[in-house]
Amino acid sequence: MIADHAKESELLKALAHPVRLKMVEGLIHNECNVNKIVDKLKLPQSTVSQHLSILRNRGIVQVRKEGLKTCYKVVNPKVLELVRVLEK
Amino acid sequence: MIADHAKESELLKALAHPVRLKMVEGLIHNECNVNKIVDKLKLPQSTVSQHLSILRNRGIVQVRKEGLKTCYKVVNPKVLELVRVLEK
DNA sequence: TCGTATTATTGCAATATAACGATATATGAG
DNA sequence: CTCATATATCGTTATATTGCAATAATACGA
Repeated sequence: MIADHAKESELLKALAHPVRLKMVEGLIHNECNVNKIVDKLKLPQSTVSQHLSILRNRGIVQVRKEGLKTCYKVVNPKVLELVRVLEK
Repeated sequence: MIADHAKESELLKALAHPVRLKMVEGLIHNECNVNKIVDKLKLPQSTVSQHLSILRNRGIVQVRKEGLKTCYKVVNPKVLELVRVLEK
């Protein structure tokens, strides 16, 4: 039984947006900096950055600075599993 | 790769609410009518009914009428898996 | 230091979701 | 048919999320 449904639903809520889900799916397979994501998704930089901040705050993605670039990738093992289930 | 992120995120959005997640978790193990759920969750009947309607519309739960009672249970196999992952 | 590239944050406006009382609908008993 | 029970839907208010331009912060190179 899930103890804290609030916590679990926070995780799901972070994933329950088409843009963020697409981001997460991409960041599972390829680490990526913000501008690349902006180009790929064709969304304003501020919008992309905000979605990334939500994923960061939920512990879904991890950040690595490389000079000016900020590289994101998915680290949360539960998220890896959830996306794998969704992809089926 | 997920083709239709909209569809997948709709499913996640339906689950990404603490009350609905709790409902779904319960309805995986025990089929249950509306009033029982109302008693268990201590929420107004209209609130429970609305959450159930969201779960119904997303194909997450199935309905079975038994006299006056309406019994719900989880049928979506993807949901079963998602919740299993979440519970770990 | 100045300029530039990269990313984060802020500040609304628009839209969506949630909660719940009131009301409607449906079903079975008598 | 009428009544009671069980559930669904409606109407409204409150709250949360989204999108994005504008702006700020950060880090590197010349």
